[in-house]
Order: sequence, then structure tokens, then C-alpha cells
Amino acid sequence: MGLDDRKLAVLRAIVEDYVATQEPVGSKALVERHHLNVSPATVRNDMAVLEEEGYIRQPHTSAGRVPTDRGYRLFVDRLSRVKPLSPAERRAIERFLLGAVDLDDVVHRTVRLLAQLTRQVAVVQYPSLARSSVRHLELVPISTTRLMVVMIVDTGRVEQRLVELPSPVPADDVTDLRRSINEKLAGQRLTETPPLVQALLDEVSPSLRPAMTTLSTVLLETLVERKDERLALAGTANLTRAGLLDFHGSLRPILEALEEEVILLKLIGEVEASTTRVRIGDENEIEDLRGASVVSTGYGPGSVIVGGLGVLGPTRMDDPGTIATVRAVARYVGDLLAQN
Amino acid sequence: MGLDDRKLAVLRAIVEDYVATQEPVGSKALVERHHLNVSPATVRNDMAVLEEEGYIRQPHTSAGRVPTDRGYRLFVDRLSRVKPLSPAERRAIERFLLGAVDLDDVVHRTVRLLAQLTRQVAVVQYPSLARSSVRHLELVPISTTRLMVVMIVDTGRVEQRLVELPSPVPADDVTDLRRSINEKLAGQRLTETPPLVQALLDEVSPSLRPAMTTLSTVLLETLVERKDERLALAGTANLTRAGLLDFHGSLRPILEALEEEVILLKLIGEVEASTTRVRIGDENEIEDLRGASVVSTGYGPGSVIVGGLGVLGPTRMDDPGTIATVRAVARYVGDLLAQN
DNA sequence: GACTGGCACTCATTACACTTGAGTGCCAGC
DNA sequence: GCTGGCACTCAAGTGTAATGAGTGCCAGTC
Repeated sequence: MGLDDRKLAVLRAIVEDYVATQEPVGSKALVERHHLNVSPATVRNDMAVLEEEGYIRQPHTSAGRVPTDRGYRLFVDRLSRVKPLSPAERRAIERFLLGAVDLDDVVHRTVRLLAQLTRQVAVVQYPSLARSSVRHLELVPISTTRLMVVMIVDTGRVEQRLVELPSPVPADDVTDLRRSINEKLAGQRLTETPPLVQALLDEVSPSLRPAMTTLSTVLLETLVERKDERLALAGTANLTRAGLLDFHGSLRPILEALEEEVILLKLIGEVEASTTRVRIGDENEIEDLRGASVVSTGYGPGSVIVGGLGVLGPTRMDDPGTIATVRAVARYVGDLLAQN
Repeated sequence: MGLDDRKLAVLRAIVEDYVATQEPVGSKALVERHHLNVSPATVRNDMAVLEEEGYIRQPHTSAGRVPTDRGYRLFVDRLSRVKPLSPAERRAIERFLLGAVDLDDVVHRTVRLLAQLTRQVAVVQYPSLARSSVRHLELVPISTTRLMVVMIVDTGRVEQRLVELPSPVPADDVTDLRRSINEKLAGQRLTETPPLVQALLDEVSPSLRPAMTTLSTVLLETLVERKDERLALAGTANLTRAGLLDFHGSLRPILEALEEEVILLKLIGEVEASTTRVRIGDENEIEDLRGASVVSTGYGPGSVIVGGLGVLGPTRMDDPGTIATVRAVARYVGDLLAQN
């Protein structure tokens, strides 16, 4: 019972029209707008089959057809071509990202750009610490018993923690600590540091051991274990553009989900290779996000992935265009990171 | 022409009932719920006067009365007492803020706490650089021609910039630069640094001058002049709780305004002393926020103000309770900052 | 066998008339 | 100056009818 070419064409037409108008599409309108050279009745027969197969459905008996999640899935997988970006869009991306002064700035510009181009909600994960390497670890004495630990990683992220030392540590000792730590950790991936930090405890001179113990606890607990991931979000106002119907009448659950960093990380942070994922409606593991679709991809300098970014919109958003934009932005950000 | 005590009592009753029910309140219901010892007819006469004076209005001829912005203003200024927080709330605040590991964490916890307690949208400004002093400036060589400048200020904020040097600078020279800069700038308020940075240019040894020039440009341009203010936001989902009517039917403009950092800064960043400001409806300079009220206050260690925080909700939110919460949270955050 | 035109049928949507009831303004009386 | 009474207003709810987009099915045609 395969779907022949015309039935696929009908499905594609339905998806495209529905995405454009947000209204159930009927057989007559279909043959008019797309030049399928058949009559409405024929299309109706095809639609009956498509409905039986679960690709489209009727909101109510005497209404037009609407694609189901399964229909979108088929559309995205087999019926759509990723739309190339217009030169204007490419230029917009470059212009927007250029002139970012630090990582925060890069991330914020990226997320706003993405929201603006796709006209949806955009999410950008900061380069993951778990996927980064230590570049330098700085110890800044605040008082004799307080140290500010500043960790700089290769992606440009800078994390700091205030550490309360068990006993005063003279400035020279801080210098020693700094040197020892950097010799051991610089260039190491963050995930590989725990044994190294352990080793440091033994190597360091006995008088520094108490301070080193405190330091290592902080390093391991707050930086490595907590996997302190961060996110930026933009474009929530775009949710209101989509008819409220798209989200069964309430933005509430969506907005709530967007405030949960854990949820967002699950959505866009789980990127392995630089493939683009499209989650449609019910395919979302998160209940609150049924009714929304998520396009996400990884980014990073070169072929390494250091974080994820993506876009969330109504199930019926323009996936081909969105996918293209998300990929393009990810590539530009990756290039930007590669430069530093 | 003055409003006598009973008229004020009527106004207070109207505001309280309307805040509680979100529905126009009529004369009969009023005398029942509040024990005004007069008849509905009397109340109606009073209401006629209040309406004439612009404190209340009727949505339509045969409906109850609703407070106007002016009515709220009078209520907030003269008729309401700030509700003391419950011990449970105080404990919630303490528990929530305790255990913050760094400034980012403090700000994020604060904003979420505030959103949760008031059930509105919360905004917290990071301690303003303009109001901070330099604690330490660290230069971390990334390569021979690249420096990461890390500035730590007294409020715990840490800002970093990558600087491209005009020519390679050996490690020893970086040490010299670091020392010179810190000697000059440490402890200085950020707003007072420009002349000092200028002076540094002359003092530094000639061989370091090109590097120092680049450095000073970055320092002045990106840190001092841009007044790089940052914000955290939470609780946007609460906007959906308020009947849509509260925002003339669309969350759109509100969500859009919330995405504009400049607008938010205007709202909560312009704090002089530690007074609490309440902006009601039309009093907002920002057009998109008519229909919303904003309660904001400053916070900081001791009596110094380093930043602002506040809450945005529908005009008819529970102002007395909100004011109390906003103040309490501000005080706790201030105490927390004072400890470091 | 696949497509088409025709036709009866379904049902959301809209319009309209009607009812209901909360709330008002006003006035005469206490 | 307060109160009870009364006529009036009008939003919101309810029932009914008209509208029309869209369907399913069937008999006829290529």
C-alpha cells in the first residue's frame, strides 16, 4: 500500500498550504493553488487514503485536512528540500555576529539573531564545560583567607568561584599553587581533570595541602560535577504570533518549560555529531512541549561540537527554512569560535 | 474637594475586591463583603463621586466599578499598608539564596525566587559596573599576541575580554603590565578610571606602550563606556495567569518589551536611593507597558545601591504584598553581597 | 482501473432575537 | 444625610435558523 507520487504531492501541498495559512485545507483550494492536474474529487480520494494512513486528519467532519505529526515527519524527511538562505540573510548573520566582544556577547547576539531570522523562540547553549579544555586557571587573592578562582577554558568561557580557605595562605604560596595547578591542568579536557586534581593533592608541598584540598573540592564539585551548563533564550514574544490554537489554547506550559534550564538542555544540549534534529509535536519527550516542534543542531569550532543551539516553534512552522537558518547560524558561530 | 473617610474606605474596598476577583465590583457586594455600615445606595452615591474624580470607572453602563490607574495610585500611596512577610516566606528566601556559589548563581536564584513569591515576572539587574570598584585586573596570556583581560570588581562580577596585541609581548612584560595596572586601578570606582588609565600610558615603560595603548582602549571602550549592564529575567509564564484582559488582550507587547534590555534597565535600573518605586499603568514611560505595573527597588551591600530589581505584573496585582516581597528580597541580596 | 462530475449530507460558524440578572441613577421619604 | 424603592441599561447567555465550506460516495467516462 505504498503512497504513489501524486499522493505524496498532495501531502506536500497540504503541509505547505497549512504552514502558510494555518487553516485546514480543502480539496478544491488545493487543486487551485498547486497545479495538480486532477480534479478535486481525485484529490479527495487521495486524502482519504492519507488519512487512513495517519498522515493527515480532519479537525471535524466537514472541515479541510490538517497534517498530523506523522505527516510532518514524512514531509521533513522526504518531501522538503532545505531552503538555501538568501544572500541578504547571510549578510545579516555575518554583520550581526561580527563585533561581538566576548563569549557572552557572542551567545547573546546569536540567540537574538536566530530568533529574529526564524521568527520563533531561539535557544543557545553556552559552550559546554564538559566538552572544553582548561586553558588557564587563575587564583586571585581577595584576602589572606579568600581566593577568587577564575577558570578560563578554550572556548572562551570564564567561570569563577569564591573560595574560603581554612587558614591564611601567603601570596607566595598562592603563586606556587597557581603554577602547580596550571602545569597539571592546562590543556586538559575538563572531564579528565578529576584524577589529575587528585594527583595534585599528593604532589603539592605539605604546607599547601589544606588550601589545595579546599580548592580541589570546589573545582571538582562546582565545575566538573555540576556540569554547570548555561543557556540564553530569545524570541518568546514570537510565541504570540502563532495562533493560540497551535498550543492548545495556552502558552502557559510552553513558557514554563522554557524557564526550566534542565528541559532546554535536554532539548538542544544532547547533540552528538553536527546533525540537525527535528522533533515534531509528540516526538518531544517533554509533555509540556507537545504541540511544539524543535529544530536543533550542534555547533563548535571545526568539526568538534561544543554546544547546541536551536529553535522552538509551533508544529506547523516552516521547517525547511528553519532548518537552513539553524544550520547556517551554527556554522557561523563555529567559525567565530575557531578564530579565538 | 476632599474625599471623606468613608469614600476612601469605599475606594480601598473596591481596589481590594477587584484585585482579589478581577471582576468589576458592585455596590451591593461591597457592603456585604466589607462591613461598611451603610446601605448600597449610599455607597452608590460615594461611587458616583469617586468616578467623577477619576479614581474609578465603569467598563460599561450597567457594570460594577473598576479602579483607574489614578485610583491605584491613591490606594498605594495612602490606603495600603505594606503587608509584612510571613515567617514561611522569610525562611523560603533565606533557604533559597543560601548556597549560591557565585554571582551568576546569586542573581539567577534571586530572580527565580522573586518570580515565585510574587507570582509575577521578576527582573534583577546584575550589580552595575558603573557603581562598582575594581578589585583586581588579571592578564592571562593566551598566545604571545593575545591576552585575556579578566576584571574582577568588588561586587563579585567578573568581566573578560580578549585583546589582540599589536606585537608579541613576552611573559615578563605581561607581569609588569599587570602590576602597573593593578597598582593604579585596584580599589578605584570604575567611573573614575578613565583619567587613571590615561596616566598609566605615560608611566609605563616605553617598550610596553603599544600594548598598553591597546589594552587601555579595550578597557575604556568595552567596560567603562559601554556600561555593560546585564539582567536576569524569570516568571514570564506568570503573565498567562493574569487574565488576558489585563493586557488589552495580547501578551505580545509585554513579551517584546521584556526582551529589550534597554527597556528593562530603564524600568529597574534607575534607582537612586533604596526607595521602592511603584509605576502604575500609564505612569510607565514605555508605551508597551501601559496596562502593567512595575514595583522596583535598589539593592546593595549596606546602604550602597549597586543595582536594581523588581517585579512586573498586571495593574491589578497585589501591590502591598508585592512591595513587601520586593523589599525583603532586595535586603537579603544586599546582605549576601555584603558578606563577600 | 483510474479519474471525474454530481449530489446529498455534515457540521462549524455566524447572525439574530430573546431572556436574564447584576448593577446603576434618581427620587421621595425618613 | 442616609435609605428603600423603582425603572432603566446592557453584557452575557441561550435557542434557533441560515450559511457555506468541505466531505463521501456513486455512477458514468476515458
